[in-house]
Amino acid sequence: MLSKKTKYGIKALTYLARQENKTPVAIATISKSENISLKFLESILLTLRKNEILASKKGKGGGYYLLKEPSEIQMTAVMRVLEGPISMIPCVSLNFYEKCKDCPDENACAVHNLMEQVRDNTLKIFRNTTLSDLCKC
Amino acid sequence: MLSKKTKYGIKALTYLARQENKTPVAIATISKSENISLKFLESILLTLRKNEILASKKGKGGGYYLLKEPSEIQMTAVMRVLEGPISMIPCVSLNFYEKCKDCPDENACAVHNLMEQVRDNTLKIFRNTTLSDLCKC
DNA sequence: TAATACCCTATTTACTTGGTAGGGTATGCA
DNA sequence: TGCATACCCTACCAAGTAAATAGGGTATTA
Repeated sequence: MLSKKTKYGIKALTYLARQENKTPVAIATISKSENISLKFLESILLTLRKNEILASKKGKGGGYYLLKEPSEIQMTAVMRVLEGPISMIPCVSLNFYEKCKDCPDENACAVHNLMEQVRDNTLKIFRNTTLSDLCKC
Repeated sequence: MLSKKTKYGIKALTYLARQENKTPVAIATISKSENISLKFLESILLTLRKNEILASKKGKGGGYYLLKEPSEIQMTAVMRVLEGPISMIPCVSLNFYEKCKDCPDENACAVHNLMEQVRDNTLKIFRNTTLSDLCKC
């Protein structure tokens, strides 16, 4: 299940991507427009900044803005920063791999092979979708 | 993230599907073979029985067995019974739909449209995969 | 210098997961 | 009939996570 954190994060990113100019937008502005708890959104944007998807400007007239062009921000990056693994199970994860304790042979595991298929397909979608695609809705 | 419940359930189902004849298999047998906590597995198999994927026989020589042919058991059914929604977000779920509180217009929501794509692809995989496919690993 | 707005840590509440415990009940076989 | 087997059912618990809240600190700019 997608966390609210990721959901709010994506919404905030599309909000920023839709801005004409690249002047910073205050957290409170996004919070009101997208119906997101101010403090919760604050921590999400902070995470995105630490992971170099967003940048910020302090003080009066400050706020957050995109570090790259919307067309250069892939959903794989956003998902991994906010949600963590894209795979449904750690034993098929590319970036968050972990071996199953109960499973002696991954290649003989039905769950492993099924979830590998799901991962491949989901990955393909996230790779082929950028922030600019999401703004077209 | 896939729950252990679903993972164990699929493993148990493939174990049953691999049986030559359709004689009942005791929970303890599957538990040992697949390294699954006995009592936890018991509750999982019970769920599968209540949802008419498995049937059981009580008493000596009893156990669980498949109600249908492996090739007739789609992964969509298994996933919905054990994991719940296949979608990553309730607002795109076919069987567990729920409206987002913060979202005034679903069709204008970037998250909604992205997750709809993911759902379609995952659904396609689960629909085209039966228990007999999983046994081929 | 004062207002703005980001920055950071800590805490709370509610919920879910995974597992445990213990006994009840139906079945088959000697 | 009686006993062992093995499913059936309810309740409980520890640990972790999600989502939100609180409160203050710091940099910037007008």
